[in-house]
Amino acid sequence: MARRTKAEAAATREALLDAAEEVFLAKGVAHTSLEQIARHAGMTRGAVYWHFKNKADLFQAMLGRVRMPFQELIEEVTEPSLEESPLEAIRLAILRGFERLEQPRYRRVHAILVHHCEVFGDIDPLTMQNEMADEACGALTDYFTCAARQGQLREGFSPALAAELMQALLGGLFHDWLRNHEQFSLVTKGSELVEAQLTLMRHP
Amino acid sequence: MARRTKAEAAATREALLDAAEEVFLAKGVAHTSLEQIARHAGMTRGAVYWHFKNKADLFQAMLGRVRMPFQELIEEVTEPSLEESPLEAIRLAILRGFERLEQPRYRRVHAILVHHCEVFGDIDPLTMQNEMADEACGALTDYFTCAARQGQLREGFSPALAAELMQALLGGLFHDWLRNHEQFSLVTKGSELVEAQLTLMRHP
DNA sequence: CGGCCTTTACATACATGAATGTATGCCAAG
DNA sequence: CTTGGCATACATTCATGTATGTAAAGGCCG
Repeated sequence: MARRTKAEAAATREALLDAAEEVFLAKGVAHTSLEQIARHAGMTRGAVYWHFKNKADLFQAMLGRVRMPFQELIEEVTEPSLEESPLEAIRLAILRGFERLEQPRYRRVHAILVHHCEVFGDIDPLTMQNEMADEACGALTDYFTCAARQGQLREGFSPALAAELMQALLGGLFHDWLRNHEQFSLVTKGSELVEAQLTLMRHP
Repeated sequence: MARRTKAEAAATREALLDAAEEVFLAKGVAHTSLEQIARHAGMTRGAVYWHFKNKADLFQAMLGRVRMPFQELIEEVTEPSLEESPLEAIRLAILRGFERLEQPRYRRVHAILVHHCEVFGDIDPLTMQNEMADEACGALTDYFTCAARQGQLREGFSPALAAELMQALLGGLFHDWLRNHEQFSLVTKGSELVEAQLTLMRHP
C-alpha cells in the first residue's frame, strides 16, 4: 500500500482501535498479538507501530474513546432538579449510565477492562476500577446526603449506608451484565432493581 | 536433587500450588511463566511438568483446592432451622461464606479467578463465574420463596426480586473486596450491608 | 501549473528474547 | 534393579521491536 491522505490515516487508526476492541474481547488482551489486531483490521503490524508506541499505548487509546465520568452523568440530569427530588435524580442518572453502557463500544471496552485484561505493563485495570468505584460512591453519598436532609430516606437509615448498598448493587449488576450481555438488558433489569431498591430506601 | 519420598513429593506439589497462587495474584496468570512459579517454590520447571501437564492443568488443580458450592453453605446452617426463619438462615449462610472467603487461600484463588486471569487455553473464568452466580441466585430464590410463603417478605415484594437484589449486592461487594481486601473486612462491612438489606426487605 | 523534494503512512524484513514442550540424565526410594 | 521425582539441556515457536523499503501526499519554487 502507498500513502493515504490525512483523513484516511485517521480512519485506519480508528479501524485499528475497533479491531483491537473485538479481538481483545474475543481472546483476552494478553493473548492477542499486535499482528492479530492488524490483520483483523486489514493492515499489518507496520500500521500499528506507526499509530501507537506499543500494545499498552494502543490500549490506552482504546480506553480514551469511552471516558465516562460518573459526575458528568449526574450533571446531565437537570430535570427534575436535584434540590427538589434527589432520589429521582439519582435514578435518572443511573438510567443514563445504563443507556450509555448498552452502546456496543462502551459495553465492549468496559467488558475488556473488567473481564478480559490483567495487570499489564504500566496498566493496572484494578486501580482504574477502584477509581471508578470511588468516584461513583462519592457522588452517590453526596446525593443520598442531600436526600436525607430533605427527609426522603427511611429514618435510621444513613446516607453512607444507602450509598454503599446502591454502589454494591450497581457493581454486581454491572459485572453480571458485562459477563454475558445477551442474557438480559441492562436498562430493563437494571431499572427494575434500582427502582425497587430506591422504593425500599425511600421514606414511606 | 534426588528422589524424595511420597510425602515429600506431595509436599512439593502443594508448594508449587502455593507458589502459583502468590505469583498469579501478583503478576496475573497470563504474564507468569512456569519458570517463575517453579523458582518461587525453590524448584525448577522439571518439577512443574512432572506434577502437572501444563499451565492450564496446574491452574485447574489450584482451583480444585477451594471448591465451595453455595448450597453446601446453606446446608451447614442448621440453627436456626430454615423452616422457621429463612431470612435468618440466609444471613447466616452468607456470613459463613464471608468467613471462608477471608481465609487467605480462598481469597487469593477467587481474586485470581475474578481479577487476574483471562480466557486461557480450555479455561474460561467467565463461564465459571456464571455458574457460581447462577447457583447462588437459584439457592437465594428458593429460600426467599420460602420466606415469602411465611409472610416474612414485605408485601408486593416478589422472592425473585429479593433474590436478584441480594445477588447483585453480594456480587458487587465481593468484587470490591477482592480488588483490595486491605480496604475493609468482608465479614464486618458485608454483615452490615446484608443485615441492612434484609431489614429493608423484611415484612414490618 | 509542472517539476522536485520532503515527509507521511504504511508494508516488509530482520534480530532478539522469552516461554513452551520434550528429551535426557541422575540419584535415591521401594 | 526398577521406577519415581525431579534437574538439565535442547529444539521450536511466537511475539516484540526496530530497521529498512516505498509510493504517494503535500508543499515549495520557478
